[in-house]
Amino acid sequence: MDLTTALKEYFGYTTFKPGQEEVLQEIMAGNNCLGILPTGTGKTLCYSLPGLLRPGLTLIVSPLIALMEEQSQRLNQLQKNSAAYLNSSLNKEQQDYLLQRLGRLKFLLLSPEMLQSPRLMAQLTKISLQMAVLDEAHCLSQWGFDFRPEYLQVLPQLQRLQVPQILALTATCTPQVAEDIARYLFKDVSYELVRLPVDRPNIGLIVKTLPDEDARQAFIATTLPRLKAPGIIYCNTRRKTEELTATLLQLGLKASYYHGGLKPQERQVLQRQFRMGTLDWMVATNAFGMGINKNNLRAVLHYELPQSLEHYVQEIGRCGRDGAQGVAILLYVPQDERVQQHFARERQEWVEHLAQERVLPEHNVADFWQKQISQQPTAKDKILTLLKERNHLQLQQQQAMLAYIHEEGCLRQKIAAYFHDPAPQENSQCCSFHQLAVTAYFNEEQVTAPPTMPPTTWQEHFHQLFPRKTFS
DNA sequence: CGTTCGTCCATTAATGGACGAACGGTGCCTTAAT
Repeated sequence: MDLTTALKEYFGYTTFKPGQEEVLQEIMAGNNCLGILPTGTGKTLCYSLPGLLRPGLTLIVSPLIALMEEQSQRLNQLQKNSAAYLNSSLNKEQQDYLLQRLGRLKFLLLSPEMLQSPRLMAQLTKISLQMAVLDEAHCLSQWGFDFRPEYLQVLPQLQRLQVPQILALTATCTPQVAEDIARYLFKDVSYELVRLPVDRPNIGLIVKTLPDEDARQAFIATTLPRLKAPGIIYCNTRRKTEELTATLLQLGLKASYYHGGLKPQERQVLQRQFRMGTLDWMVATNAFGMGINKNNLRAVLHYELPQSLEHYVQEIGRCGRDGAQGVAILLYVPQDERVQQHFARERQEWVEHLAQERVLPEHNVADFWQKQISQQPTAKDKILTLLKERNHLQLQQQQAMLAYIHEEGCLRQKIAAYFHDPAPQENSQCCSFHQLAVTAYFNEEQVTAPPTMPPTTWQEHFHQLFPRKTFS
């Protein structure tokens, strides 16, 4: 079966979206590949088609266990009983059962951490593997060094398994990050790069610098009730998401907050409420967004300065996946950068501790590097240099984000330049530098009366919205 | 770096302010001992 026939057979489409065919051709030719395709391009297709057409198991390394179940369901819709996931949500019996029948699967989803499991590795060496896929590959660069170091062990494990082919997929990444991914995933082997520009013409870009927090609150109070929903509002701290949600509820909006402090069950409820349209606004830290399956987002707001342009573009990319108009609004108040500076300082501190061989209690990542050094003492200087370089890189990325806010010029052009993309075409809904105003994204019907608020506190309102006692 | 929270001490008793400490994001995985 050739690719076009298979496309019709499994997906019912007759043509590929831009980028898909290029990636597929590289994969079918047996090459390693790094595919950078904007959100909504259908990255799943890039590995599911070859996975089905060729013999052997495809390993899919995925960052979040919350996404695995849905992803495996989608694969199983293409071919019954072809896919499964292995993670800590399965009990020991389920895991054992799965490990025994790996040979009958076409797709196995797992986390980078799970790939370290000796039990799993022992089973995988017994069966035929055709390919490994690193989904959301930017996570390797973003998290690998100071948050989830097992990302850096993905390649060594795949080499031990003698996986013949590796495909990495992500939506946005700068040439620098692409090099980073390649350095840790395609070390000593060749790979092909398939790369589409990150520009999304249907997303208007607006930056608003405000003098202080009061002005920011005022902007939210006057703008948000009229802005087309649904949308996400990103904040830099958990506390802020909760406070801002209270404000939105007082404005009579259907909103909730989402951050890493919530229980998995609560997160699941909120994800569903947002997807179904019960909630219009999700006020979240950067914990929210990866893998959300919602095409009709009309707005992505950044209440505060994001930590990098990479993060920013990734987050606004969730807007307007259906192709209709959407808007990205970034609010900036001087000194917003201090939270990022705090995290940067914290990172520097643990690296310095590591250099002096002092123990940092209960610090996962420092433990990881300490173990690396004790196993291979000659590598100590190299590792320390590497980590210091990372910190430096992160500071540079923060600077680039500040430059985006402060420097004059077309925002769309600035993003394109940062990602080394060709200059985007002229666009009537371009950016705030080109006089694009927030009012262009207001609902048509005038909001006449101020929203009526039932005589309750916001907490009571919240519980009405979520009858289950998930937020006590 | 800035905000918040708790403690302490002052006054003419139940507040208030001064001061220092703590906190601030992202997620896999926990195979032990009662």
